[in-house]
Amino acid sequence: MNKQFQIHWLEEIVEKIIDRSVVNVTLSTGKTPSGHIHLGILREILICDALRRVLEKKDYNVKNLLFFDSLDAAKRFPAYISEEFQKKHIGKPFALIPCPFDNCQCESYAFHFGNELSNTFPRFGIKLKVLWTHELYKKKDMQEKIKIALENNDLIKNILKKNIFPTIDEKNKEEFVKMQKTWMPAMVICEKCNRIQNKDKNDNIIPNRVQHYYADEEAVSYKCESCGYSGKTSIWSGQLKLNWRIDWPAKWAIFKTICEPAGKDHSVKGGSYDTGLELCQKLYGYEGPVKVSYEWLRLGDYDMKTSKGIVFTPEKYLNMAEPEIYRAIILKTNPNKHIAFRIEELSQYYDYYEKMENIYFGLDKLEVEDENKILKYTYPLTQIKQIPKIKSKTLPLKLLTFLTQIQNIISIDILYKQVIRFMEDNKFEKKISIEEFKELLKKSRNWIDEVNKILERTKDLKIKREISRKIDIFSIPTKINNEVLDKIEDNQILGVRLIREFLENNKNLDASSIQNKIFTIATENLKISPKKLFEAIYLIILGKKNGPRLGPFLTLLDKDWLLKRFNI
RNA sequence: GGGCCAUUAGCGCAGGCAGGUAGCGCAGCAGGCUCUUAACCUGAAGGUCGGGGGUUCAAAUCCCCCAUGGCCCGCCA
Repeated sequence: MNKQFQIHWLEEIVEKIIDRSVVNVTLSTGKTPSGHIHLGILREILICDALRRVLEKKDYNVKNLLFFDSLDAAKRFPAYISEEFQKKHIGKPFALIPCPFDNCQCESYAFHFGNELSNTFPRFGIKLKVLWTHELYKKKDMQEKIKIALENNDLIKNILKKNIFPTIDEKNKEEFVKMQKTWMPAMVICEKCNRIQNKDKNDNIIPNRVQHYYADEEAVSYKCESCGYSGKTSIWSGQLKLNWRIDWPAKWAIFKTICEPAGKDHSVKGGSYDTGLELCQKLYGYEGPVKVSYEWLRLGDYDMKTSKGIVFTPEKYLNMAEPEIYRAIILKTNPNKHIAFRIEELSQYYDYYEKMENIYFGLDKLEVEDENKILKYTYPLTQIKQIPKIKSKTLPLKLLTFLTQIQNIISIDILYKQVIRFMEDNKFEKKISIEEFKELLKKSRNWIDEVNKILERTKDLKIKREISRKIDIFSIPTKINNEVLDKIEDNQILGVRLIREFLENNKNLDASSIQNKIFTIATENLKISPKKLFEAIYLIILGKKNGPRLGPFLTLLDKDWLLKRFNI
C-alpha cells in the first residue's frame, strides 16, 4: 500500500465525516453574544467553512450553522457597558436585554453583537446560517428535548458525575455531590423579572433551577433567585432553558450535527464535549458530532479577553488587512496548536500567502514535494472570490506602507499616478481605481497605527527597534543637521550642487533622466562611484545613507523644496 | 486536583504523528549592481532544537521526569 504521507489536517476531519456515510452534512459552531465578539471565533467558523468547501466539491449537501446562544444569561458585562445598564440587566438572557447603545435601533443586546460578527461573514467568504437560541427554545423540537431531560434526570446526573468526578479534587467532590442532590437539568426565566440567574455575595452564580418536575401536568416549579418570585410554568411555555451541558447535545440531536469544532474550554477531559457526546447518545439516541478541538488564537502575547480590554474584532481585522490572509493563517495551522496572531508580523503573513499563491499557479516550487501539495490544497480554501486562471497581481504591502507614509508630503493624486505607472511597468492585467487605491491606503494606515500602538506599550528597546523596522520606511527631517552634513565629502557636495543646477534648469524631468544624470555626474564630472553620490543625496533628504529609488522619488517631491534643500 | 499549548539562529516561525547531515522569512555582516520605490543578485556568518534521563546503530522528532511561560476545566456558559 502506498501510504500517503503528510496530508492536510483538514483531510483527517473530512475522512471522519465521510465515515459517517451520510449525504446531508450539518456542521455547526456556537457563540454567546455577550459583547464584541473577537477574531478568535473565526477559527472554528473558518474550519467549518473550509470543510464545507471540501465536502461540497465531493458532492455532499452541506449545511453550516452558527448558533448564537442568545438565551444565555448575562453573568457579567464587559467594561465598555455602563454600570447603570449592567445593574439593570444582569442575570437576564442576552436576547431579553435591549441594545446597550443609545443611537442604535437594533432589537436586543444579543442581536447587536451577534450581527456585528455575522455582518463580516460575506467579506471573509463565509457561508452559513445563523440560528438564535432564544428562537430555538420556542420550538417544539427543543421543548421535547427539555421534556426528555427532565424525565431522565438521574441518568444525566450519573453521566455528569462519572465524567466530572475524576477531574476534580476532594474538596470540590464534596460540593459536587451536595450540589447534585437538588440539581435539575433545566432553568426557568422568571415570568416577573425576566432573569434566569442571580449572584450571591461571593459572586457565585445561582441559577433559577427547576425545583420540581410535575410529569402529569408537564409543568415545573421554580423560584426566582433574583426577585424571589415562586411559580409554576408549563414546559411548553418557552420559559425553560436547558443547562449548557444538556443544551449542546440537544442541539446536536435536533440538527444531526456531524461535526462541530470547539475551543479548549469545552474540549478538555471531562468537559462539556465529552459529557455532551455521552448524553447525546444515551439521552437523545444520536451518535453526536465528530469532535474537533482547537487551541486559542492569541493576539501577540496576550489572550483576547474582553475583561482585559483586548478586543480585536473581525471588523477591525478587515480594516487593516485582507481576509484571504486570515483564512490562510487559520488553515495552515493545525487546530491543536495555538496561534499567536502578531499584527506587527503582517508582512510575513503576506509573504507566506504569496508563496502559497506562487506554488498554486506553478510559478514557484518547494524542494519538499509534500509541502507543495499542502500549499496547493490550501490555496483555494483561502479564496473569497472565484479563483482566477492566472495569478492576479496585487500591490506589494511594502509599497503600500511606503506610499502611506509619504502621504503627508505628497498628494494622493500624484501617488495614484505613481501606482498606475507601477502597475503598467509590472504588466498588471487590471489597474485599480483611485477609490480602491484610497481604500488600500486606509487599510495600510490602520495597520501602521496599530503597530504604533504596540510600539507604545513595548518597553524593551531591542524589541521596540525590531518592531519599528517593520513599518518605519523613513521620515523626512525638516532640517538637515550639521552632523549629517559633516559626513559628506567635498566632491559629494559638488555633485549635489550639480544636480541642483540640473533640476533648476530643466522642466518636466522624468524619473529615468534624473536617475541617469546622477550617474553621469558621478562618473564623468566627479570621477567617483555613483554609490557615493546616491548616498550623499539620501543623507541630505532623509538623513541616512539609503532610501527609495531616487529618480522616481525626486519627481514626487516638490521642486522648490528640493532646490532649497540642495542649496548647500 | 485534572488537562492543553508553547519552548528550535537577534526577532517571528516551520519541521515533530511516520527517527537518518537542523530549515524558512526578516534583521545583521561582506560584496555586486546606470543601483533598491527598504521590493535586485551573490556570499559568508549565526543554533549543545528549554533541562535531565531512557529506547535505538542513530533522537529536535518516540517514552519518562523536571523547569519556564501561557491557557482551560469543577457552579454557570
